[in-house]
Amino acid sequence: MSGPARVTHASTRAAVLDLIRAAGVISRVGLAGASGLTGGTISTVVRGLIDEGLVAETGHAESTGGKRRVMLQLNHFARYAVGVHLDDARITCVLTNLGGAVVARISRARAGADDPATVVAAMAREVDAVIESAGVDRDRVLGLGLVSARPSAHDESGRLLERATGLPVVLDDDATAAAIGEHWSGGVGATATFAALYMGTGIGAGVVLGGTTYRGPSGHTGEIGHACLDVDGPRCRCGARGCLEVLAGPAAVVARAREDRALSRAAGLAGGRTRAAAPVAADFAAISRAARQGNPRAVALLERSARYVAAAARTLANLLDLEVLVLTGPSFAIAGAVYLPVLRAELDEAFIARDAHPVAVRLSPSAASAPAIGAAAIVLQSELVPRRQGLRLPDDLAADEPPVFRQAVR
Amino acid sequence: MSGPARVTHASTRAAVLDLIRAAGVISRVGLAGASGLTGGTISTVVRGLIDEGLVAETGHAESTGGKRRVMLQLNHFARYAVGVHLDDARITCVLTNLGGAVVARISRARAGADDPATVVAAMAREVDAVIESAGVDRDRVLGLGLVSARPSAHDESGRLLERATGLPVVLDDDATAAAIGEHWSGGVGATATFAALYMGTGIGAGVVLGGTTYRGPSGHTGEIGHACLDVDGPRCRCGARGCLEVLAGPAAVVARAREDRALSRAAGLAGGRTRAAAPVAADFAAISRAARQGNPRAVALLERSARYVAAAARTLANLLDLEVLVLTGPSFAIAGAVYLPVLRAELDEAFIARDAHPVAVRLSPSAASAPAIGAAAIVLQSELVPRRQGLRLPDDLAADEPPVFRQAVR
DNA sequence: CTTTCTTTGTTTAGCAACTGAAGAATCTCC
DNA sequence: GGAGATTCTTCAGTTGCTAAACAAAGAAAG
Repeated sequence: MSGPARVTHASTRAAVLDLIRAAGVISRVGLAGASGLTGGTISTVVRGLIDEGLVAETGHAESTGGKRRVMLQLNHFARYAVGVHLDDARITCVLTNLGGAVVARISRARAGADDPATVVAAMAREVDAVIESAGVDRDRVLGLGLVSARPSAHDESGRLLERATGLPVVLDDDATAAAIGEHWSGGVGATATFAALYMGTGIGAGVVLGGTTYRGPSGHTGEIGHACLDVDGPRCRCGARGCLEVLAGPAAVVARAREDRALSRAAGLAGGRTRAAAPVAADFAAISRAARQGNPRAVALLERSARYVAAAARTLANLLDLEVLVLTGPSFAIAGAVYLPVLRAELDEAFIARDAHPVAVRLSPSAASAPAIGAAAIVLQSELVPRRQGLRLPDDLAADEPPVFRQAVR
Repeated sequence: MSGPARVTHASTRAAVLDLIRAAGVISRVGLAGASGLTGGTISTVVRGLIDEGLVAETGHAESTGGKRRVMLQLNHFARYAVGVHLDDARITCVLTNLGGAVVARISRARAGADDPATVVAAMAREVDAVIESAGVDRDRVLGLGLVSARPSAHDESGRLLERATGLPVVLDDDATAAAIGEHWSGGVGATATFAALYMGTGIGAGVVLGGTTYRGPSGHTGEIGHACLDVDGPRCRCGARGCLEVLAGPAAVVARAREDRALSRAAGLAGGRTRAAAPVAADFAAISRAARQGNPRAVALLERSARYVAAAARTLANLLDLEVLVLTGPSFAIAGAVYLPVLRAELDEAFIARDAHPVAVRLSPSAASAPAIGAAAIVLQSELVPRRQGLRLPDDLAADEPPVFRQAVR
């Protein structure tokens, strides 16, 4: 009945590399068992990886009655990748090694101007600084991942940054990047079905299904910020009513807090006069601080938000049969301690398939820089995992054929 | 920038067959273009399919300046499949040809007893009847798909039915089956990302992402009936509050209608005395009839339900970046006319990625028998599309390896 | 210490599926 | 009735895998 399950993969080399990364340390026999490939194939593939310097042998395991297994692991410092997270308010830049571990990190508030040239110049400076500070040979840097809330809006920045740094640039969504970062750095299993719930100024989710990142036909996946939690709720900028973001996003929490005089004073909020992005983040941090220090109004506000987020998370888990949910992003980095138990309770008690398996809810160990780390991980994936082979779909078919195909993206 | 997108597939033969099915009529050159394979490969694969009798040549296309293309299409009557939908109240059984078109159909109310032996005997009778009534050679029937709301509960029935009919049986979820049915019978594109919203007694969704059915790690995907639409709503049997099913499912609609004396009389409802399943379906039908005849209270009830369903559908579309949403299942077969415009409006006005692409909302042309048709389509897929090749994941790894893998299901 | 058995890892031949290029067949247009 | 265009087939060659034999390294038993 439950024979060996199978998972398609881009290429054997990439699959084996991925297994080694996910396992940390593993033997050839372990790889054969885990991949379903024969020992012979593993032998050849591993030799290639060792020749390329990507993998190294690291001692022996205890004998299980015969010859001892030679253990393998990633040669973590063979290659590097840069990840840049372009937030509303900050530029965060990391350099990671092959294992996705952060080697160097810079985070700086964004200077005033918003035109691509200025932003790109700032980013390029940080990138150079981060590579230099780690003393890494530039030839060993595979590329640069640039992630933001609306990647399509930064197409030009990407091109400019490519020229400015001399590194190949890939663009992606910050929530998706965060999910890939969690996946790559091994917190979740290689074939897990999971989501990274990302809370910055807005709320989004990166989705990985059975080990494969799901981006959707137009790259607009995981818009959990616009999950409906009240059909009669307040109107949202998306046109609908009762969206999670409007009911319980950081901006909503801050707005409510500002209406509360006592809390505003106690937490030292910036008040409603100043501009949008930066103050929201700052005030949300202030509220979280107040909550940590036991201010009951702050706690109540955050717990109210958490209830909504938990309901949306449950909806997501029920729709996708999630195994793992990781909380990440700047806002969870600050207030995760409040949200975590509420989400855990909700999913323990009300996940519909809980008899089949639980949903493990975890706080990302590096929630604040998760998108940047993920951006680097995307580079590692896209450079080390060769293009996914398969069957091409045409952008357009000959006119006499019925138009049955839609364009698949990325 | 946007080069030819690629899609992985189980096997070339299956991929080509799938392309032919999706296209209806297509030439070898068309297949080469659509699949990315070379003409040579297509030539050999097609010859094999023709030899097997699955595909036939059907005349020529107009010349485009050289030799005319020989057009190919499925040999629809080369093979058949049986689909059985085991509902709370009914057994629906269809025989479809290779194209997923219904050749014969029987639907009968379930007799009283619920023990597997009795149910299987009843199903086997219907299966025999449906095959015989169509005068189809039993050797040409590939197998039988048995779908229900909780397939795992019918494991034994499956085995018994296999013995009783002599046909290989596959089990699946009714909502997933409905989605596959829509996909196979060509209503949506071959690589579409879409969901089939299934409303019977409960509400579920079958999900197809980029042409591939998504079932989730434990087969519990698309539980949209337990999407939260009111964090303070009434308690649901799943343990949570404000689930779509409790707020707006057929049972909820019927319960509200029964509280309304005037409506109960006007629609001739069965009343609250009788048992659960059958009366709910009957009363929901009665309410829908009343609505069609202009009863304002009935209309209001259904429109209220539709608002909730629409909000859940929007949530689903926003999470998965859906391109198409198909309404299907017995309840939409009856009341789809009320729900359709409400869902259309919601997704036209509030789908977050509507600037990138719309979400097409459609009513299934065969909503009542969609699960049964889908059940047959699953057989067609699983028999014609050989086992998906790839890398095996172990059920268990050696004890000394870190437990990074989870079992992938189906 | 020697023998036997187990387990790990490598090598080899062979198979299946695909590509690329050459060529045959069929049609249009001049 | 060529010349060129297009479709389809054929075939040699490449790739990536498996199966099976083999070599190497250790454990267990005498």
